[in-house]
Amino acid sequence: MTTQLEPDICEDVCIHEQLVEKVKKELPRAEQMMELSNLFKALGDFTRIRILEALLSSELCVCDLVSVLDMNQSAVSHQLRVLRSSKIVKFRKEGKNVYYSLDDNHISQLINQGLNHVLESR
Amino acid sequence: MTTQLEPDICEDVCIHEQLVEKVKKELPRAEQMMELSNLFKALGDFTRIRILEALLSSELCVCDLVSVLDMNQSAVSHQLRVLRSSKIVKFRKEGKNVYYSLDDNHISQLINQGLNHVLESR
DNA sequence: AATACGCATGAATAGTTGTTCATATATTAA
DNA sequence: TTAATATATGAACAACTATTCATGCGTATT
Repeated sequence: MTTQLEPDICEDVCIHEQLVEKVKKELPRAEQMMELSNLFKALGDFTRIRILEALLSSELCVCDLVSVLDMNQSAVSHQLRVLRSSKIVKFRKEGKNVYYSLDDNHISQLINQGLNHVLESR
Repeated sequence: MTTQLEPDICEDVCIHEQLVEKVKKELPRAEQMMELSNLFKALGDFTRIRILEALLSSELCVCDLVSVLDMNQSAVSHQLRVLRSSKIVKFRKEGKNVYYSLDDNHISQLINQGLNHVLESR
């Protein structure tokens, strides 16, 4: 019964309908985009970036990080928690100390590439 | 006058003093780390990631994005503003429409690498 | 000139986030 | 056991952010 000769029935909409459909199909799954935005969100903080840049040099215990960042220990621990829960850093316990390091080198690549962008775009 | 035989005078501190000094020296300048965290912060939002993933497929005008994201136009414009001010997207005007696209391919590399991380780390 | 349309923007608001303070936990030393 | 040290964590608060609503601005159409 319904005639579907032309893809757009209404000519006057601004939307590029078929392009929009194509783009929609090429989008990653919402869940993956959510994870991606959460990853970037975890990287998107000055304190956490400093922690990660420090860990790029070396595995460090919490009090080392406190000293490098010149911040109070509680603040550092809270940010380490964020990084842990996003699986950006890993840690090992040794006596009273906890040593943190980058979880894998995907992360260091991301950070380095981001830094390159920042350095080159000036 | 001052004798500096041992690097750490106090043995009992938890801090690895010389390592901390080395790490401090290797840190990028604070301003650059600030820019880097701001870049990641701009990428760290679900709506903005969806915008960017869409623009990865094609240049799009605002109303296309509104349709792809199924959000109201004002919200999309506000987020585009964030992306513009971080130089993540660029735009061109054509009549009543404004077409947005990714600013350069550093950005698309960053996004793709982030997405790969998300996909592989499961 | 008047209207319609696409987009931008300011204000308001609810939700989120980072830091601090106080305190808890766990490990080691005395 | 007691004390000291390294780290983690909950609560509180200020600062920030994303969305909505209302409206403004510029361009095209009539």
